[in-house]
Amino acid sequence: MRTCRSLTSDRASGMALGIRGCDQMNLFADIRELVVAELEALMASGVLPPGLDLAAVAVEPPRDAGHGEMATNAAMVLAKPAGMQPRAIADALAARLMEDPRVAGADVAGPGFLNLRLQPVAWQGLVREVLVEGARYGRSSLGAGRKVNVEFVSANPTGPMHVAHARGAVVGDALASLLDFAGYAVTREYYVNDGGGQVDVLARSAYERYREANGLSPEIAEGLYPGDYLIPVGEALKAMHGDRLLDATESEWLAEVRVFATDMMMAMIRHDLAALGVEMDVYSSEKALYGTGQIESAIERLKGLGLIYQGVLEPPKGKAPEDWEAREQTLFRSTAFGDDQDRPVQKSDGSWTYFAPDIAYHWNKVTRGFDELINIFGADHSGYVKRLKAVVSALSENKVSLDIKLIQLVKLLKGGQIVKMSKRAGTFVTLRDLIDEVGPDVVRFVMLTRKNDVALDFDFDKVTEQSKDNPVFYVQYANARVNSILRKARDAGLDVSDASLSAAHLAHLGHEAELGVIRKLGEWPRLVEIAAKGHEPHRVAFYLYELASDFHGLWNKGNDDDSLRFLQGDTAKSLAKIALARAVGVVICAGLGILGVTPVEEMR
RNA sequence: GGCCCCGUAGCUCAGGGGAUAGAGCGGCCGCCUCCUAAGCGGCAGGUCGAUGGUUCGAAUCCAUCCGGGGUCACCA
Repeated sequence: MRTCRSLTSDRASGMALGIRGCDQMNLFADIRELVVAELEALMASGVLPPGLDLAAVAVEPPRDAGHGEMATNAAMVLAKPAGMQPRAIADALAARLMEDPRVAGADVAGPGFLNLRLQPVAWQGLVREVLVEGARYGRSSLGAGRKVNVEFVSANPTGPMHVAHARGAVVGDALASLLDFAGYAVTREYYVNDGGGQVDVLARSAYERYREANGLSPEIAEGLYPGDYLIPVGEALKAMHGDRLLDATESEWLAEVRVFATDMMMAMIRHDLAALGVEMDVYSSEKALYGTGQIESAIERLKGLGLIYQGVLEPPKGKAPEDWEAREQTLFRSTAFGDDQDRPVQKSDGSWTYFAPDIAYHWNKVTRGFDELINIFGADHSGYVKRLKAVVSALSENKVSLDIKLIQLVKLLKGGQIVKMSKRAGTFVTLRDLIDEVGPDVVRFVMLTRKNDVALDFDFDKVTEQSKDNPVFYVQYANARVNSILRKARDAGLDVSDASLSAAHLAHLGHEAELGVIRKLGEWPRLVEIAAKGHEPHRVAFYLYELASDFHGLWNKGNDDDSLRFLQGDTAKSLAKIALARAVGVVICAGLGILGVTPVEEMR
């Protein structure tokens, strides 16, 4: 535990770093700056025409390692605006880049790529940088302290969370951590839908369990929640009220039972989230918006923008419901934002639809000063996306962006069979079941091995398997090997503290296989920024798998070539190689930290 | 019918303007007197759903179509 725990940082530190905007080590960014500087010099000296836009110039790892260590597209991007041959630009740029002490080679290739090789010392220095920076290596000031609100889970407080919620919870939490790492000030938020008719259903269901606790037989009518999880609620109600509520009319007990039951459901949900390692910063209540004027004022504001009107909706196209009837309602003009229909904010009896408090809620988020909003929704909410984006866009006058990530279904497999779920029959797999069976780390990692908009197969047999077929295991194994090296070295009397390792003579890391691993470490800061910009935490999981793969490869090369083993007869060589292993461990720990997965030190 | 997502190797999936499109599984062939072989290396396997378009360049962007999934009035 120790080596990784020392790397764990609290959430606040990321924010501080982001605001300070300190210079993080990012070799790709450094070399891009060099390329841009040289291009500007070429413009100044008249080789290139002045005023070229360099925004599209990129420095990236080439897809094929045979093409060098870094590649820039500068010559191809600038050829047309400069009115020159790509090759001429590339040659001029190459000559200048070769003057930099870090650059060992610059070759023009393909349609005009400039492939760069750096001096080994530049890569070796990166290992030292990782050890010095520790858990901060890869942190970015990309977010510049901008305030981001990530709303996720937001499961109705009417029962336990199930697998679909688990995926949303993991993706939202990892995304929040990723954004924190990238320099944003992040708030994790849960919107509690405690204001609608479903909490009345919950209260009536709980009341039946209360009757049951008092020795009466419950009458769980069609439409009530049959699940066993309400039995303790009934018992708790009895403990509090005895039989006092048995003779009361519904209007007398409903409000009280509703509050009591939703509180208990939320306590259960928080407990389950905690078991998954998710901790929200803010719980916002839908119910609390009623009666405060917030809904009315948000609607007023939209009305002022000409987006609210009284009208009658067209019947739905395709298959019109048989009981369709025209009704005049208060409508939001979401068609002005590309939605295919305007959306009701008030029912025909004048009460609010679900949409109305949600408008107020998003207005509330805007007024709290967030620069960006992110909502994690289940894919069944896809039809809700346009109207909500429309609302945020209108209410914030386009100042605040809203990104909605839709989470696709999770298909559970066990013994090659699909685990059927039915909420009605009460045979759905809860988040709690999942965690009890495979542990939170496996749940989290596996849920992040797919893009959010692709359906995910969760195979109980595979995810508990200890082989490279199981990415969780594979990455953990790499970290365990790193720690195995450190243990052995300590046993041999070496000082393998980060301070000692960062002073190692890293010129011993000259083999192509070693430099390959270092290059992968060099990609980490870049990966973080790409993943953060795209709101794509799954990229971190894939990167860690690749890094682990490179490390396992290097490890095994030691079987054929003694000079590539991490523990050498010579202390100076050992320290250099251990430094590399440790650097790999540092990045794995940082990445797993973002995913919310605990690194293991030893395989058992 | 409208809208959203997906279609890449036998299977599960990455990549989302750039070079000869990648990985794991499955198949075949190799590697432990030596730091964890729970691992590694190699071989075989692809008209990136189709057709047009934009571009110096398209799996990637745009249009249309074909498959698969989701969703669609006073539920939340």
